[in-house]
Amino acid sequence: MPELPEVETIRRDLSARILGTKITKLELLSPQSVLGNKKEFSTQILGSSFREIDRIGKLLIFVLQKGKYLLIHLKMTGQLIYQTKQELIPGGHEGGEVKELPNKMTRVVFSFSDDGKLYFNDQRRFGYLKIVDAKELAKIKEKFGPEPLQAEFNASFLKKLLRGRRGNIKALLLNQLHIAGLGNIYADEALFRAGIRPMRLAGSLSEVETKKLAQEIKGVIKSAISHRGTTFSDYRDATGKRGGFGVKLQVYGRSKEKCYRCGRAITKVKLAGRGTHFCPYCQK
DNA sequence: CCTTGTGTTCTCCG
DNA sequence: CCGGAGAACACAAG
Repeated sequence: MPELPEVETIRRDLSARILGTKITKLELLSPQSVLGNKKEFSTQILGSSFREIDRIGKLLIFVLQKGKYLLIHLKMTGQLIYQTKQELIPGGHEGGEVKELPNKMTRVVFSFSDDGKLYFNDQRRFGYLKIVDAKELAKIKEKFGPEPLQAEFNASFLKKLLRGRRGNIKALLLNQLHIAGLGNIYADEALFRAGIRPMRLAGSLSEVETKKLAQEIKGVIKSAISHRGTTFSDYRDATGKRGGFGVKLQVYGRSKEKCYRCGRAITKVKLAGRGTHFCPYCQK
């Protein structure tokens, strides 16, 4: 599940590799992964290059020429893997962790003028690629709240956000309108770190809890980025490697296992329609 | 049936 | 009865 740290890792990896390099070939192996007119999509991409790669929440924004933007959302199983000309040679990469591409999950392939290739893989085809203009992009950006690592995301912002809310805190943390980039893994991890049960009503958090939660959201996201994200199942970085934050997870995916803090069993329930993990002893 | 991210729709409440 | 909030549902595919 690529959330903010995973998408940011890919953004940084790709930014160091493909900016300014001409796209010479585009293969739509699964046309349904491209939203809108496929022919127009190809026309906009071919012969162009990416000037910059931005991100808002979990959405990647590749800046093309002429006020056009390529949006890529990985949803649950999407991957963006780049291979240089050298790595494309069978056996030409060291370590062996880079798999042979394309594979049966490959939906779109970008070829560059330096013979590098970018593969969009997506087992479940929930992810998408879409070209928008500046106006459409501005409208999309309106649908995102501040990101955890932006300065405006602090205790006083969270306090205002939680005031008077009757819904549970977990659902609020997942709502991209309010906070951009948190998904199921980091919402559960941040709540564990803050010692707050996911089903607590958002408006019931004390000032101290709110401050702690704001800090822990920032902390877990920052740490996850520094470990290049979490690979729970499908996530890979732009070089095909797994993220290193999995070993740091305290509750996500640890149902019935012992809490590292108190030794009691981690509980899993369904909340806000999502699998939700917490320690009934450490989280109040 | 499950998994999650997101967009839409429905209902509730003040 | 309006509007916002929040819950519920739909959908993607294996």
